[in-house]
Amino acid sequence: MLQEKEAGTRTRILDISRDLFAAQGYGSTSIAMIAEKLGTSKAALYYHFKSKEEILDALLNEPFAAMQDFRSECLKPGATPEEILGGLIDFISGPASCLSSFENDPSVLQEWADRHNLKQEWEKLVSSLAGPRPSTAKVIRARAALAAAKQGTMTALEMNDGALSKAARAEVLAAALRTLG
Amino acid sequence: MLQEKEAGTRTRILDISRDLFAAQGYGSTSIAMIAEKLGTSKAALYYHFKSKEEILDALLNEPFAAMQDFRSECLKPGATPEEILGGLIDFISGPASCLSSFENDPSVLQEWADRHNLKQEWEKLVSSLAGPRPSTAKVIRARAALAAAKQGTMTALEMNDGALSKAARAEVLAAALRTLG
DNA sequence: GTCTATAAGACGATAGAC
DNA sequence: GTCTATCGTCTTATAGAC
Repeated sequence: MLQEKEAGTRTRILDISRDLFAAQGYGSTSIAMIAEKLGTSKAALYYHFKSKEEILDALLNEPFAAMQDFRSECLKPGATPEEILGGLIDFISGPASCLSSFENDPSVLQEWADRHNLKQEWEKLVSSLAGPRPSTAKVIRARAALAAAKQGTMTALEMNDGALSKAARAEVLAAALRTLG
Repeated sequence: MLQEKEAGTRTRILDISRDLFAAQGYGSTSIAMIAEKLGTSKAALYYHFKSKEEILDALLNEPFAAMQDFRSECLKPGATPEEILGGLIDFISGPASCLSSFENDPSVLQEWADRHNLKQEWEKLVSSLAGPRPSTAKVIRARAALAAAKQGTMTALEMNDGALSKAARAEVLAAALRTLG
């Protein structure tokens, strides 16, 4: 019973933090703001998380692990562009929506992404799309296709209350494949 | 003579700030860091700019004005996707490279972009690409094409020491046009 | 688990001497 | 134009009562 309530509070803190971090950025969101939305004091928050950074870790560790799994799939020999770009679309619309919105935040990059080589993981996707010893043109196409898939997916999610319809998924995938050429 | 030196110092502050803001974000860059790279005290910096925000303004006002001009061109009736996407590529590789790297920084969005309706300016580009009363699919394609053009341009710039070759420009434009369908 | 109170330090910005 | 010294505020985080 106590454990359940503890888990509930912890989850609420994570939900509130995810929203605030996404809206104003990690660095610009203070513990005081989170505590206020939570309806408690700052000290109460520190009972559940021992630092602000630990909240960020809890928010990003799971999506990041999912990204590593997904990336492993992409590196399998014989993976097609359809599989890679389609996998990315499902990944962004699924476990990693918050990772996508955080990875451009410089304060997150500084405190978290550098430690976890997020940029490097992303580069592996580029390589698997551009092929071995890629020309400049191929790298441009690969990066543009990944950006199209990501932005297309986020647009589709926004326009449909956070859900990705089958038709929208097909539309995004087709657009990204055209980008790749 | 004094004016020249003043202008030189001012320009140096802007150059240093642009680099630091791009590397670590606006909110995570302190006046102390800028002053250290400048080789002077914080107080000396405040002789040239009366606030940290004024530095950001000086950095972004010119690119932002260029964006408004560019957007006006796009809204001319009869503007083709080639013109719009090609214009965006030239805009990003030209006056607005730092605007592109700043516009995802939440601390910049909070202190600057909201005041200047940066998101709204961007939306106008989406509209001019997606056409009047656009379907969901058209909006997805338009946003994906803009993202492809932007990411493709930044990739091309990175791979060529900040310059955009004619071949790379053509490659990016062709990719973005394919995205649009 | 939650509270009040506070430590300890970074930050933006200013005062006043030179 | 640049300096040292400092102000006031905000921040993360902790101590100790309940």
